[in-house]
Amino acid sequence: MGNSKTDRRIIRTKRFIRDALTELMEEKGFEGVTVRDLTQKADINRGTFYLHYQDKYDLLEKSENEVIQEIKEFIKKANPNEIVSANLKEQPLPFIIALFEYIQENARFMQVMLGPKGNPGFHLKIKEVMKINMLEKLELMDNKTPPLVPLEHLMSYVTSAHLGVIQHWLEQGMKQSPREMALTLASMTFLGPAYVAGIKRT
Amino acid sequence: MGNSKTDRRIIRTKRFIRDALTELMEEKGFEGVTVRDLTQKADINRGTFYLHYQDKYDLLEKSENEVIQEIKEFIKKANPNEIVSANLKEQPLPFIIALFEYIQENARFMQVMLGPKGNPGFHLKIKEVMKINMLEKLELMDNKTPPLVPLEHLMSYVTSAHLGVIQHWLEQGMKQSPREMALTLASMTFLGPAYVAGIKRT
DNA sequence: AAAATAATGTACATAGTGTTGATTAGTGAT
DNA sequence: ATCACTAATCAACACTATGTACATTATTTT
Repeated sequence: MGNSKTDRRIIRTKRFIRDALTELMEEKGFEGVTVRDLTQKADINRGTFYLHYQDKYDLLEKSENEVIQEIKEFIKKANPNEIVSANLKEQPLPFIIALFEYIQENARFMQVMLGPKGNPGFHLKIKEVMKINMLEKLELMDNKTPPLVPLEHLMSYVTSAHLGVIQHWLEQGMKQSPREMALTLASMTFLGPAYVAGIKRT
Repeated sequence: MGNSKTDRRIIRTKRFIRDALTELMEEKGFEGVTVRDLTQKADINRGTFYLHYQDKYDLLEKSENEVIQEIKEFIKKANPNEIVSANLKEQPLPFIIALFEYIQENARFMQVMLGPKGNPGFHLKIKEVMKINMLEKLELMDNKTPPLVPLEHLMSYVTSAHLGVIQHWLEQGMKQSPREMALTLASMTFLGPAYVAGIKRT
């Protein structure tokens, strides 16, 4: 029996479709993409598409979730307790460097999904992953005092800030190295945006 | 001659269409909304829609730009030099309070446009407005040292952070007052997320 | 080589799009 | 209050995309 996960034809077809999705979204955005477009670009029969996905929304979601899953897993991997109690001063977190490296590898997909033609829901999914990760880390830290603002707002602030910088980095063609970016992020988060901007505390 | 800006029928029709857009986007997201839906909900003839908008994308863009324009104007108004040299310590900026108030008044539209069913391009537009405003302010400040990271990244960081918090606030039903929110934002930006989180600087 | 199944090709009913032309109804200016 | 103007309606059009179905062909697995 042709196992549905090993049959080469299936893997091939799915890869064609997903590649087509990325390309077409760059051109017209998700809304503008039709199943016809996808199958033409992927050079497969239109009916074949429906053998694997319910519709284009289904395709989008499955593609997104795959990335989310990968991010989750490699966050877990790169997150032993060492990092937590490590020096958070002005050293970039290795975990963040790894994140940038992963994004760099999947730049084309990430850029279009996070960009103006992408899906806002994808932002939320990623921020959710970041948030959970941060809360866990915060929990494990020992040298801390009570937060000065509601944690929920703080989480929104930091996750959005980080994702926003990532997005901007992608849009500008990833001119900085993952290490530089991680350092920049760490500076802003630990020293604070105003301080980093050069605004003197009075 | 019925001036196209004063004819009641036009104003009425446009209002119906835009209200329908907000409602329908809450239900199905922009992608799911058809011109048919809009005109049915607005209770007008389908042909009438095309008298005012080229297509649904045109409608979206015009609706967005109207909000952007309003934000721009009232930012300008609330931005005399007083604010700049005012104490930026732990006082909420009056300008930010006003922004939250405006958003509160247009909550339904803002929430759906910024939410997971909204348009990512709208985020960019708003962040662009914020960025220009911030750069102007920064320019006018006197007590400052050179920035420690590229200004572009700093701007992405802060604008994304602020917008992210606004989004979260909307999604949670605006439980805090505009003043509280402005204070929270000011704390995080001027003291820094890590400090505010209670992480002691070593 | 045989069995299983992925992919194709074709056709169908359904629904949305954007446009047109004739008609009705509401509006602003006088 | 009237009248010229034009917004809005209605019906019809060709066109494109959707999702489904079924018989057929091609490829893969065992």
